[in-house]
Amino acid sequence: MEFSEWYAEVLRDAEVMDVRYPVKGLYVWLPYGFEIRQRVIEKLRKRLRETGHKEVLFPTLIPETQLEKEAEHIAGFEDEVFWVTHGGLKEMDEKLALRPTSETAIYPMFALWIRSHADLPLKVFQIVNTFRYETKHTRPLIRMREITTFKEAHTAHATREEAEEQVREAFEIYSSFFEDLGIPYVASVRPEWDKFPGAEYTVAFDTVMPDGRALQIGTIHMLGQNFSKTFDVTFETEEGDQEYAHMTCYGVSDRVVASVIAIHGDEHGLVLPPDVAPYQVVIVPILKKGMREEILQRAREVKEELSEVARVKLDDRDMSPGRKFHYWELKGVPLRVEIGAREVEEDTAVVFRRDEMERETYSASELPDVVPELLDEMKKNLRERAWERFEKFMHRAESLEEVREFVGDGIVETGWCGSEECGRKLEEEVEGDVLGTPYPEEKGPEFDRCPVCGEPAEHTIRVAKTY
RNA sequence: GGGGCCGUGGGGUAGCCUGGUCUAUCCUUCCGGCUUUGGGGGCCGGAGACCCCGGUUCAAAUCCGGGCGGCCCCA
Repeated sequence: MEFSEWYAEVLRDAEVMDVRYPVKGLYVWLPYGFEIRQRVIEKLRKRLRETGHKEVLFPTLIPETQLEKEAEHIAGFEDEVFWVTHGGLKEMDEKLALRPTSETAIYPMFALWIRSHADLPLKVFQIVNTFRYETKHTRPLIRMREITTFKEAHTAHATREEAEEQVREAFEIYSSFFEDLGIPYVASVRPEWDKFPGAEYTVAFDTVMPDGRALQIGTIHMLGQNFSKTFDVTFETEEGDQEYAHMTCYGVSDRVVASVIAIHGDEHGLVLPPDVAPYQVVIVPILKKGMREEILQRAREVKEELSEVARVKLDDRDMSPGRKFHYWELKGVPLRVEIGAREVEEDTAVVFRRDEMERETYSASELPDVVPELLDEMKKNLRERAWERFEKFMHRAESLEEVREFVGDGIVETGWCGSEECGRKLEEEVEGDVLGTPYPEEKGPEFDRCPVCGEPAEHTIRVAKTY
């Protein structure tokens, strides 16, 4: 089945999102999807807090003059800004933008907050919705006009070195976050022509969707002193001089959830990593005339016991077992415990693993030990499986022909002389996008030549069809 | 940016070309009841739709225009 068709069906049938909201590019989070989202958010929130980031919440609206202060920045976004122009029936004196991103909302406040070197470093984050007037193919969680879960961090530092160090910390935070969710990725320094508007450079994380197209799932921007100069973010040094702060910002969006769904899912539906699954275990009683109460009672006991070690749901709806099996498989619940007459009599339970679609019988008493082990194993298995598939999506190419051959099937690495001209020509020739050069560092010259101009390669460059 | 296709109950559809018994088909879903329960069970009963605005016409799901929404292809 086509990936996009599969994706749409899974979002609907597993009740992640309702796409029927009558505005292009806006969608509704359903309770089940919302819980997954919450758990993903918490994973990142925890990491950010542990590394000294304080959570804040800025307004959604940004005054026009403020948004347009940084010329390069606004040039990168002006085509896609939603404007609020009226208060009731009256046109407003100054238009207000629905934030496409929050730099211009936050940094003027940084300017007020930061007085001296003692106020630095300043590290904040917020989890908010942002708006972009996308003109083409919107897709739930992948390209939306309202990004609902933008987890953005902003930092200010006294020195360039500290800001560089912050970029590395952000890289570590996101790497471990994606690792934790079993999402494979590569990190690349985006080419000059595709960096964040107003940044000195951008590091981006990309994964690959099952259809072979790359998806950007996180970005880190070294802002240098660009924004601090625009918004007058200055501090007094120990020596008593006024200096501009060195800043960074980084963010991940709803696309993380899209990746979890797309990368782990299979032909039966969602396959959720245990950490983010609303239910980790579902108990399906298999009732039999004459033993109904006994079996149900047993199921309740097992639920009690397992609730100590996992999030458990007992499905006692009046439905055939087969139907329930399909229902919970579609929803990606990691483990299913089946309890019927045989299990009651033998004091056992059948445990079904969603990732491998396999059953095994355990004695009832060992369940509380087995379940956490299986959940853990499943988490590892999902990660390994995903990385294996990802490796198959990584290609190496020496010539333009070879790049072209692989470009729809994941990420292609080739040589690059380093010129923008060749980079752009490469994109044109192979009908792909340049993702950039490897980050944190290149392993050395991996390719002899730039396939465009034939000059010696200075870098490894990555190309892919992208979302 | 350019081009094409499409919009009928919650989901998927027939009907549209050739306007009229359309009181709108079938599957699924949902609700109630009985019976079932080891991989999407059966029977009975019930609920639920022509995207919006305008036009043509005696008459519009059907024809025309616009809007909104969705999908696909190319740059």
